Amino acid sequence: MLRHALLGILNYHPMNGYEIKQFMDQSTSHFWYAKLSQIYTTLKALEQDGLLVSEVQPQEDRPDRRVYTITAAGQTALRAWLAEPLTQIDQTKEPLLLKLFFSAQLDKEAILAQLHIQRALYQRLLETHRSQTAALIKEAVEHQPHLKRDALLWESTRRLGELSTELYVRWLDETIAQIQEHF
Amino acid sequence: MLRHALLGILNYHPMNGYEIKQFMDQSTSHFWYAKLSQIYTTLKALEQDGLLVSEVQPQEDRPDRRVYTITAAGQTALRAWLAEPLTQIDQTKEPLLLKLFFSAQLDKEAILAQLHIQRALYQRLLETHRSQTAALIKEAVEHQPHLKRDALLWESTRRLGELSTELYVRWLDETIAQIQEHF
DNA sequence: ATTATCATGTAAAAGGTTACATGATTTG
DNA sequence: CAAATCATGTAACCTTTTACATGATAAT
Repeated sequence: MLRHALLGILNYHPMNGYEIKQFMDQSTSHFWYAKLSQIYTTLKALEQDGLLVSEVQPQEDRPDRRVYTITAAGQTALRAWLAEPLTQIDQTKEPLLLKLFFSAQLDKEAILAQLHIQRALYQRLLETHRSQTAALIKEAVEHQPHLKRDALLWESTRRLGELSTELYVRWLDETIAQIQEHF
Repeated sequence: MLRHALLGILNYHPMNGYEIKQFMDQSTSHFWYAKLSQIYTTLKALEQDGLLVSEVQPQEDRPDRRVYTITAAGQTALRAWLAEPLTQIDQTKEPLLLKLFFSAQLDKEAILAQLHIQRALYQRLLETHRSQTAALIKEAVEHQPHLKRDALLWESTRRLGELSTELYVRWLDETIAQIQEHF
């Protein structure tokens, strides 16, 4: 699936691997992230399949940049993937829930400690969604008004991130209270 | 991570691969699922590592069952994993959000069709969480009262499943309305 | 008659992570 | 002076999925 993410990103404009990583960290990371090493190898594979072409831009005093551009075949592949209906629910994997499910083995204090750590992390993430991510979308559309339709969809993904992080914090509070009382 | 899930499950009582699959489908599938083929290969690997032992139970007219039992080393490994603090947020991957993010390429009707399919799927899942999953937990604790502490944690994972599925449906409605008006 | 259930496995491929390797420039 | 940023890549490994292989019994 990273293949499709890369095609989608490069369909905005040509970029190098490092820039793609930054773009993803700032925009898609709460529903799709990737390591640099995977980005580089996947870009290479997409070029071999003819969905991208690359060009090396020499630089002085730093490594040359390899800039990738989407091809016509790449755009066709992107549109085909977008049009494909999703007839199943995403089967997500959540390590915290898996651990909690089996945690009757642990004592009360150990479980509560785990949950408090998570609460702090999610609280911080919530603030990122509300300020940083929201600001980035606003900024993008101000500089590039033709991205208005895109921005509407970006905002809806950001909104789900905010709402579900908020829910997570509430659920953690509820769960902490439950365990404190009844465990 | 499936390794830990298998240790956690077999810590309740010995089972064969097929039963483990059924157990997971009914309980952990909304935060951790696995295919049978992966379950079989992972069980084998855990046995080679000395965390499980297996015994073949011959059956007439159907394939013999290979029943796995957790070892002392397996229980130690399970507890070590449970005690390990989770200092990071789960980086989940959600294909629907990835697709939606890049969907400005599609026309309005195509996007709305995608979202309506998802709404139907999540609505059905919501009912499963509320009736089936809730009933299974109640039943388990009625038959085995010593699982009361476990059941409290199982219920909290079920509850997050219910709450977040509910939220997803609300968000889909909100997003459908937004796109209908402004796209 | 066909589909679902019970039951176990292997092999190949795809997807993703971790570790290694290099090195200049800028910021704190 | 240390850490972050810019910049690209390879190799080994681990995890997961898909496809193949088999076959009886029970339910619709």
